[in-house]
Amino acid sequence: MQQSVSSFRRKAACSNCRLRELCLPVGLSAGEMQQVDDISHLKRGYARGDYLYRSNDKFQSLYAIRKGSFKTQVLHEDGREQVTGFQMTGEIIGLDAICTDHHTCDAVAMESSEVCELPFNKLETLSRELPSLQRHLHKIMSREIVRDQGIMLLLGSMRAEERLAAFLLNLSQRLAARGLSPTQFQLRMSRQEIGSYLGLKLETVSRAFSNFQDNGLINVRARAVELLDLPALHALVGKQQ
Amino acid sequence: MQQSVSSFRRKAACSNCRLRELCLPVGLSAGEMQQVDDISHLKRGYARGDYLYRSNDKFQSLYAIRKGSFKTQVLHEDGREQVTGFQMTGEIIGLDAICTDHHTCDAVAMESSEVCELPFNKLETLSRELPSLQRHLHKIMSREIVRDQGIMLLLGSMRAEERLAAFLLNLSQRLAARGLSPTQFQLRMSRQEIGSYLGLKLETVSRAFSNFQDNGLINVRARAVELLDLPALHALVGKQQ
DNA sequence: TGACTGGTTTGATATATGTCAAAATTCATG
DNA sequence: CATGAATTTTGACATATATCAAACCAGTCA
Repeated sequence: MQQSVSSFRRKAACSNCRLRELCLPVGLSAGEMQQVDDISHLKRGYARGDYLYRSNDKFQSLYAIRKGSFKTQVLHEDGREQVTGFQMTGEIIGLDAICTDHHTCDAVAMESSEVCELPFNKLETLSRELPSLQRHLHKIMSREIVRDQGIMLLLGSMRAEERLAAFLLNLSQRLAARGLSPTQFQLRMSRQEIGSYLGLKLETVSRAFSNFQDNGLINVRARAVELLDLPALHALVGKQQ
Repeated sequence: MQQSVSSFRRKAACSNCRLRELCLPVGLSAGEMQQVDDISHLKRGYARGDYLYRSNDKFQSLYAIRKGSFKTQVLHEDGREQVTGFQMTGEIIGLDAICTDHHTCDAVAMESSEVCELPFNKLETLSRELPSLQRHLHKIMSREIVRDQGIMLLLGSMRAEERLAAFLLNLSQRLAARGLSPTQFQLRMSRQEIGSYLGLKLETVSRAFSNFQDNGLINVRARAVELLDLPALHALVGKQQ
């Protein structure tokens, strides 16, 4: 019952997607915020394994994640596939597709999720009238670029344990930003998915977890993680091998 | 005479940066194009090794490369450093900085170069009036995101020779787009810089070059490269190891 | 021209991570 | 609670790439 059963989906004109609390907390007045809400649609009922969009789908909208989390993955012709990101509540997904009008990756729900659909044409029109919205949109795109470059650094010059430490700290930070515990959480993704994201094999990820555990940096049992020694993890990431 | 001598720089109000031929060939009327030209400034006299901007510099502008080429590199606190991209004539540089108002990487000239400076505030203002400019700006940013994700795939799941093949084919393609020979060119970067970009050591890059040469895929002598067997190079990139 | 300098190539060896396989654990289901 | 499937952990071994070191080469400057 991964994704077959609950594939129904409700799409409703939505007078309040509560975007303010989610993704656009920047410099918009209440009235302006309302205008953004007015062009957005709530979409619910995504179950684990459901696709938000697929590679090559026509690009229509960005999505603000209201609940749950997704992964994005690119598939190479030859079957090679790689997770390019994990997106959680409060984050924007779909930016890749603007340049070609078609999506360049799959977005898959990792748990029961809801999104706000933001039709991009309307967003562009609106952002011509609202400079602060325009600016915010630019910042979101730029942030994605910077994020990707951080991952390039990670993939290009860090060793396995440094990568995992960076990954865990990044998760921790994003949880903290949402007011959740930054040191104790449940992973939504498998070792295989983590490995794909970090450019490692799942066994290597598992070993790195075990090493951290043995050295008292974390507690880990399957997908339950507790970060015990944040300074040590930070040191790992910042340290030349 | 790497970068000490010719550090003077001329900055002129520029009535025709010829952006049309370079970076903005999309859907703008002559009059609209003129408006973009009016806000841009030509900056010349960058010699090999000169910085266009440095990490943490205040963000002011994007730059359209009119002549020459640059590399961008991020520096980790600990001295670890990685090349995140090579930009050539006709490409836009500086997108990383929008989200924080400060640059997140260094941009260094790889040869004698000129750029058009595009003050970002003015670009934003203008793009509120010109929908096709707005759209184009969005596409440029999105393209950068897609490009980065391609590199993530490369770094995360390709072997050394596949990476180098992908790199050479990418160069080839970009040269072709400018009407230059896609099979015979002069590299502007060292083995070390290529390695940094591809997540490899310079010796590994050198060996991969030699292997390609031995197998008749390319001719290479120092920085002069000739691609002999494009199909074989493509097959390398698309093939599962 | 010759000698310097930095970049490149090549070789020998070390090591981190991948691969393959089996055991252990967790999770879902009846 | 018991069963089975999927995931995770652990082990032994293989391999691609890194590391260290030396020779080679190309471009620059006297």
